[in-house]
Amino acid sequence: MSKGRITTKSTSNPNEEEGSSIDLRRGPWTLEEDNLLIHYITCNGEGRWNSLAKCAGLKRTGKSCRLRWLNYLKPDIRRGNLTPQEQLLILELHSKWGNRWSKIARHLPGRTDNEIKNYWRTRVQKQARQLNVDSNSKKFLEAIKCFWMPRLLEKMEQSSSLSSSSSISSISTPDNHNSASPSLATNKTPLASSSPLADSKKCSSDSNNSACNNSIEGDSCYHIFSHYQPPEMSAEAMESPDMNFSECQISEADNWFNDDMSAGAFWNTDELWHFRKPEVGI
DNA sequence: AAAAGCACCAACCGCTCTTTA
DNA sequence: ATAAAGAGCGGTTGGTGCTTT
Repeated sequence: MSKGRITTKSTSNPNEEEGSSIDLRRGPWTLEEDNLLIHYITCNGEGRWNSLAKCAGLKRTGKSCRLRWLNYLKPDIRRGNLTPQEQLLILELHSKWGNRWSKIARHLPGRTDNEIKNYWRTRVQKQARQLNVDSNSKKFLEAIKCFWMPRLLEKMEQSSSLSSSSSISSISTPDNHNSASPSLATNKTPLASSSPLADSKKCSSDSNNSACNNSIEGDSCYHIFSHYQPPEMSAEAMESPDMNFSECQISEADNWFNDDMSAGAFWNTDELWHFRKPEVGI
């Protein structure tokens, strides 16, 4: 997505990483900058972001380079809608760990903390708002467990039985629940294989290794749901005066879920890497 | 057809923790 | 032991494009 926030920043604050008075670029990255970064990391590896930025000839902070690499350019990044498995996992892990996005992201190979955070804020919190409950409340947690998780599982089962004839098989079917698992994250998906770095990633062994490491963890994580039982409303929940959902809320939750599902917004994966439109560079 | 509103998500910020010299 | 630099994290912002009015 092309953004318009293109500015330069003159850093004189000693706390700024660069600490120099050179003009630093901010805002959306240009194709040229991406290529510079990719090329540099491909040849020299990642790390030492501040000096990397300088050596690569980028007028960016090290932080900005790191973020761009980790959230967008890294070869094993997966893009597109989250699969039901991934959504389920996010809901589950968030209920365990709260807003520990990077921790959660480690269990979703190819997904970034930023992406998960955005998902939570735009999709999940929105639904909490619509239900008029706090997204961190027990009540909302119950809603997730009692309504949405079972439906996600249902959806997973459905697509599993359809997977043989499904055209979205490679990414989003549970059968292929490697979709979120790492075997997938190794650049074999259409998504990744057409990522900007796909062709030049060969010598980026570090990131590949990390993908492999993730995969083990990720895979095991997916097994969490193989024995998942939709929970009954807990006794505590039933007793709590503000824990019971009104029929209206329940039907709203249902409608929301069904709408989103039918619209495909919730789990269809657009398999095509949408290449960035040409950026307006400086 | 135009304006307003909304959703999405890339990128930034400030802070903390870890590593290095 | 300590200060500085590097790395990572979570929260927030704001531009773009789509949808609704």
